[in-house]
Amino acid sequence: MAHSAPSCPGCDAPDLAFAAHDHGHCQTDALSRAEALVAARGLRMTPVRRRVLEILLETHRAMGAYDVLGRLAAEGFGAQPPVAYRALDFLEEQGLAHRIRRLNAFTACMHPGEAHAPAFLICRSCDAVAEAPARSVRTALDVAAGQVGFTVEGSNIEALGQCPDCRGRAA
Amino acid sequence: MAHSAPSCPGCDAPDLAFAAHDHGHCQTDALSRAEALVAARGLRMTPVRRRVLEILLETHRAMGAYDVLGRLAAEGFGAQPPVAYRALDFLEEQGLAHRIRRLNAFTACMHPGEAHAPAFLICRSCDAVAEAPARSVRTALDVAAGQVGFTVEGSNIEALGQCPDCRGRAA
DNA sequence: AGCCGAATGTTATAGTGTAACATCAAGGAT
DNA sequence: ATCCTTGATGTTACACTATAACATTCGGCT
Repeated sequence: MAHSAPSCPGCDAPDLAFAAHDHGHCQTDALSRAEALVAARGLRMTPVRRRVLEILLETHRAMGAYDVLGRLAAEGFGAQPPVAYRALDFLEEQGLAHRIRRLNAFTACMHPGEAHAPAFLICRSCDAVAEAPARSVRTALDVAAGQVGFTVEGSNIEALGQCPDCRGRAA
Repeated sequence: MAHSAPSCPGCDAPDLAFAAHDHGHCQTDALSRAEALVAARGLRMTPVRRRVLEILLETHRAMGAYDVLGRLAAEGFGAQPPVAYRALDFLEEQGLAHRIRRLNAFTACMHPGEAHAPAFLICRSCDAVAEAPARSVRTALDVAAGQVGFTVEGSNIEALGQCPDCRGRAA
């Protein structure tokens, strides 16, 4: 299934927002940055990997591994779970995709290459997932952890709530 | 299987730490507070629910639903997944347990009743999970979300890293 | 006693994720 | 050019996590 409306929270603002925007730009920009980044690391952006990233870039929603797999299978790639998981794991390791644990799903990174520990804003009404700049959040987490002697190596910061569009429309 | 060592990061400090402490106090304190809280809300702390909370309180590790279920089954409670999931869901709704999404597991809340949006510190070496005070983290998240017009209703904040004990022992 | 709503228990199945091994393609060494 | 190593892809098979739907039981109430 192709995506109907991109349903795509921002790429425009300093760091996006839940707002209409040029989604084609999101895609081509993220994809080209991803290509460059992978090449610079001496790794390979293979067809499956590229296609998975493209699929994730189609929408600002998060996609389950099995949704991605369905798309791959329909296009002649392997049809077994490891095919999707391996590509997704690769993209995540390279910082080109993020895993949204609350949804058991994945989303394309909107800022590949930039060092960032993002927070994800998940709208409970429209399911859009926005990647918010969260340096301050990560810093606060590092501090809180440091106070009990804990060293943070990685973090998952996710918020469930309502995006501006949905709050406007509903109540 | 009973727990061998409690392996129990703090309850002592302002808000715990990865450190030796009187774990019996953790348990009895949290349990009695939980009982009071449930009663005050006109709900019922049934045998299964109480037992699940006790099991979670045995250790500062997070337990999978099926681990909990195994314990319940061995003690004569129901042996099917919903038995564990329902009790765990109840405890989570009441703020008596937390779900650690990164681990697909659950842990007892160390501060029942207190309004809190905790952050969880997961040690990759010893698997201990500490509930850190994270008001500042949550505040930063609210602010970051607010800047893009998003209203946060709930959050999952988890950090993977190394606890002081393990960092000391290993490297 | 009889009723009602909540909690427990069951069967069955859906959804998510990996281990292990076979095959295949790309690049370097001889 | 061929071998050979390495990494990527594909497969089967399975493990783990979670929920839907329905039957039964329990507690409190009239």
